Amino acid sequence: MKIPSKGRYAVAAMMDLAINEALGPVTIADIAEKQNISLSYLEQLFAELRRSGLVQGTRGPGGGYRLAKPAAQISIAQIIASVDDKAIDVGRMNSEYLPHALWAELSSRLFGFLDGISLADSVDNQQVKDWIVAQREPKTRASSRFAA
Amino acid sequence: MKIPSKGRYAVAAMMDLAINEALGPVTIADIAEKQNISLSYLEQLFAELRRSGLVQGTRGPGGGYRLAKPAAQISIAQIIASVDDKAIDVGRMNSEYLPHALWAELSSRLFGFLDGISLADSVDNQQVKDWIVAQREPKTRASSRFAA
DNA sequence: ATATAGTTGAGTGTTTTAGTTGGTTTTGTG
DNA sequence: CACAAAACCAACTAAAACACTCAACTATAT
Repeated sequence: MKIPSKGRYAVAAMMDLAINEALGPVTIADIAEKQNISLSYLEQLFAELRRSGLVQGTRGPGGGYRLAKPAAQISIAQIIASVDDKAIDVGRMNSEYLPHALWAELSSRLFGFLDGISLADSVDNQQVKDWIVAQREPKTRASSRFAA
Repeated sequence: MKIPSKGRYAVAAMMDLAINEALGPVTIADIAEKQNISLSYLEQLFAELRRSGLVQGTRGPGGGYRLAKPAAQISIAQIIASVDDKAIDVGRMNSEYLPHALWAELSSRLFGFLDGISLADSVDNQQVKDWIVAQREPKTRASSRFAA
């Protein structure tokens, strides 16, 4: 299902942070390059993630972003809502009109679904484990995160 | 969670048809008024719903739209995809980048969730039953569908 | 000092949304 | 048959949202 790219970028970036949690801060320049989007645009998204208390940035050389709390305590819904404030807003509807009430119910079921998936859940995955194992083998360690 | 209004209008309209299934066709003019949106805009949405084989219109006086198949065989995902073709499109992503692969997985879980909810499910609801019962009581029957 | 990297705000082109206008069929009813 | 109710159809438009860019500033590790 489509969710505006804004949310997609943010979730992917958060996944990146979650995966690299142990390796220290990740720079947005790094993420921007791998996602093929502009640095400045990503910066804006991270500004909102920070205001929402989901990430924490450290400046200067060796700096970057890391999760502000454990990945298990961050839901996908929170991330999307953070960069797209109106994502939650159901819009004022005529409550006299039954389908609108039904929509609101459906909508909250959908929110519950996304809120029930934590960042940890989406990252605790066989694909990730395989990747981590693969990373330990080559002699060229350090500097190279996943993908070129 | 937000889904573009286009999808919201379409789902609400489909719910309307599902609820009034037994009472014969519903006109888009009727729905447009209750949803407070323009007639022509709704027409455009219905044109796509029809092309997708979800509704079937009958012309002339007493005409209107009805569901083209049982409400149990129409999923919310189908309705949204119908009016927003790109809703399914995951967007081309760098598959070398692990978070993108994880996103794709998450995305398909979300689609599965919405595809698992049928129109019948969302309408087979206590609110609807209450309303139907309420409709049978007043002496002013006919002509008045739900809400003013 | 200097380079790194976050932080901020203004600006821009494209796309989508929602609507408008103005028609043409089809069809039931008087 | 005339008429009105409705679906159908096509093109155009204004406004908003989206995705992105540019340019500057601030903090900090070395």
